[in-house]
This record gives sequence, structure tokens and C-alpha cells, in this order.
Amino acid sequence: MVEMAESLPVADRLARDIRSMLISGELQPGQRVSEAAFSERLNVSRNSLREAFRLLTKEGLLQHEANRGVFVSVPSMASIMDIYRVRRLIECGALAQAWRLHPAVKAMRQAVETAKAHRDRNDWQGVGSANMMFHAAVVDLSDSARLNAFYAGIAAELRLGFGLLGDPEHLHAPFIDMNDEIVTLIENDRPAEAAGRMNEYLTLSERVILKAFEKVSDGA
Amino acid sequence: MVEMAESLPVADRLARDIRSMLISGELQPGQRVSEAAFSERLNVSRNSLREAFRLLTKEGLLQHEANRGVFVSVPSMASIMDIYRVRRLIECGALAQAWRLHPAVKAMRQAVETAKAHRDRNDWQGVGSANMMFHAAVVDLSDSARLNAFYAGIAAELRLGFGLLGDPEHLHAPFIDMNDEIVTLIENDRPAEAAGRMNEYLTLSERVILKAFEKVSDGA
DNA sequence: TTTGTCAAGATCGTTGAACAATATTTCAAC
DNA sequence: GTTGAAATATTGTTCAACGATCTTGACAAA
Repeated sequence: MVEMAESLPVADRLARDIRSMLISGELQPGQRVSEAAFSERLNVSRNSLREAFRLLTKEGLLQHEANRGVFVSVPSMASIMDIYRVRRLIECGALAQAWRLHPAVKAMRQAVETAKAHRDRNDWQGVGSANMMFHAAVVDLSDSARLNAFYAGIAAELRLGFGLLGDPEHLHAPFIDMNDEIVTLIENDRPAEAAGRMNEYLTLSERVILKAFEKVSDGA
Repeated sequence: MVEMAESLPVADRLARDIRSMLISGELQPGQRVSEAAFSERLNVSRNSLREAFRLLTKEGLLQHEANRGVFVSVPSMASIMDIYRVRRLIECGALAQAWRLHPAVKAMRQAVETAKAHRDRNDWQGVGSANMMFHAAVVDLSDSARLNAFYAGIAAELRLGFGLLGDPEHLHAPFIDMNDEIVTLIENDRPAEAAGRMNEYLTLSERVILKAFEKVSDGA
């Protein structure tokens, strides 16, 4: 029938699928995710689903309350601030020790150009996506698999927060040029300045997001 | 009968117990961990055990091979080096931005004194444990819950590597005085120098561990 | 109307058994 | 001793069951 290859274990596939539902906003923050309902909807057993839930709970995307079920995490200002503390440490640290010819630098440059192209086409979704790729590339400068994996989780959590906000133009567009400056600094072998610039970027970005959050909180 | 409180879900309790077995060396790296055998030994169902396995696999303590089972991760030189890259970034970054009166500084100082006391009593196990607490306190300077959690996982992985080595005196004892210097620098409001010193510490520590690893690898 | 109690219903937590899919081992044949 | 195929063991996944816990709603008391 529809038996695709899908060599992944069911739990991992589930985790991936649910993660993308969360990031895409298909599942709203705070929403309850019932085991019975979901296992039926996704045609898997409750047990397999529970394995996936454990993974996503550990990633911070889902929240688990004993005997009550799992809920989509609702990002708070505190969690946004925590995430930005992490980003400042990791991204600035990775930049500060970056080497001009590291492969990730090319990825950074490419992400910037992609973002610009999307901006010219008014594709703000694309701009946001390219922006995420830029920062992932920055972390990749550190050459650490564990750091990359950790950052991927952090980024997913952040995207959950973005979903609450909408208006990706205002969120991402102003930062394309800052990203450009940062890559350029690295390309010119000035890592310390790049790190400093990234610090400013993150401070600004955090402020924008917290501001947007305030409004949402007021509205609710 | 023996129904203790143990309010934790079974999977979480299992993960905790198995983690401590791994860290204590009760389970050898490379060893196979059979679902059937373990679920019987720990008196839990296979399903619950699998949930715990997923957690520990994500933490990097166990390794999962499709249709073959889970195995205790065997630390490699590559993983040690990766972990030290992470540590350099996080610990030095946390120190560089540390504030003299941060609560974690007291924890750092306390860890150093505890380590010295254990050293005087030739309790090298205790020295190692205090050393771990010192570095956890350093990370705590960053005030990030996510970073603390991430570092806890990294530390557990590292301890898995230590288990392969033995000889905790040689591994930890030489570093007590360096830790002391680092706290003192922070207490005197010189974070940049503390970060620099930590960088030296980590470079040295990494070298010692890799050296010990070489011998083990040769022996095997 | 408000509050408190209690039973009914829903959902989670955990277990045990079952069976298909995949590895591993055994062992006969060459 | 190699090869190949059957027998065995283990994992992957599902299902059904049942106690524990939470939620709901009815109903009585104030």
C-alpha cells in the first residue's frame, strides 16, 4: 500500500513529525495533546507515542503533567530570556574563536544571500528560515556535534515562541544586514569584532521579541 | 510492602537509576543491555524500560542500534574532544561574564574547600565528586536553566569516560589548586583572567584524559 | 446563589502478552 | 572450514486490560 521506506524507528519518526507540527503552529501552545486521540490520528500505538512524547518533553517542546497529560509548551518571557542567554554564550563564543576559512563560514554567507533573495521577493517566511540557518551555521563554527544538537533544540523552542507572534517581517527583516556584517567580519579575520556585533544583534533581537510578547500577553 | 513514595514516573526513575549504574561503572562501556533481562531485573515492563532507554540514548549514555538493541556508549577520543570543546565554550564564557557576588561563586568556593578536605583524607572519590560540583557551579554562573541541564548531560558522559580510566588521584588531584585560583580571581572581580585560567585548566585536563585514553586503547 | 460532597466518566500509568521483522546461532552438506 | 539454510533469540510495535488520578456534573446543605 503506502509502505514508504521510512527506516526510522516509529518513535523517532513521530518525534520528528510532531516537532514539525509544533514549529509550524499546527499545534497551539497550551493545547492538550491526548495520547488516545493522537495515537489514533497518527495510526500508532499509545506506547510508541509515549516514547516520542518523552523525547519532545526532554527537548522542552512539550510539557508533562502527572496524570493529566502532555501539553504544548507555552513560551514565557523567562524562557525567552533563558534562551537568549544561551545564544549569547554559544554564538558569541563560537564567533570569537572562528577561523576565516572554516566551512561554516561559507554556509553563513550563503544563508545571508538566500535571506536577501527572499527579502527581495517579499517572502518573509523564507527570510526567517534563512535566518535560522545563518545562526545554525554560526554555532557550527565551534565544530562540536553536541553543541549543534543542543542549539537545534533551542532553536526549535524559539520557533515555538515565534509562532505566537506572527509578523515575521518585523522579526527577521531588520537583521539581515547585521548578519551580513558579521559574516564579512569573519571573512576578514576579525572574530572578536564579529562576536561583539553578534552580541548587539542578540540584545536587539531579544528586545524586539520580548516587546512583541508583551503585546500578546496583554491581548490574552 | 516496600511501597516508597517515589512519586516520579517509572520511566524517569528508571532513567535515573540506570544513569547512576552507568556513572558508577556498574555497567561497562560497550556492554549490551537487553530489554528482557533488564526489565526482569528491575521489575518493570519492557515498555517502561524502553521509554527510559530513549531518554538515556538522547543523553548519549546509551547507544541504540536498530534491531540489535541498546549498548552502553563507549567514549571515544573524538567524543572526549567534542565534550572539551563544549566545556571550553560554556565554562569560559560563563566565567568571563561572571559577577563577583553571584550565588554560584559561593558554591564554587565551597566545592574547592570540600575537595581539599577530601584530599587531606586521601578520599579521591570525594575529590572527583567535589570537582564535578565545582564545574557545575561555574556553569551556573550563566543563570541559564537550559545550560545547566545541558552541562549535566555532558558531565555524565564524561564520567562514563572516567570510569574507563580509574586512578582518580592522577585525574583530579592536580586541579584543585587551579580551581582555587579561578574562584579567587572571580571573588576579586577579575572574570577575564578567571576565564583564561579555566581555558588553561581545560586544555591541561583534556590532555591528561586523552593520554590516559591512549594507554587504555593500547591495552585493549 | 453558593458551597461542599460524592459518584460517574475520562485519561493517564503501567503491565503483560502477542506477533512480525530482523539478527544471531546452529548444524548439516559440501 | 566454508557455505547455506533452518532454528532460535531479540527487538519493534501493537493491543487489551486495569488500577490510579483527575475532571465533571449532579445534588444536597447552608
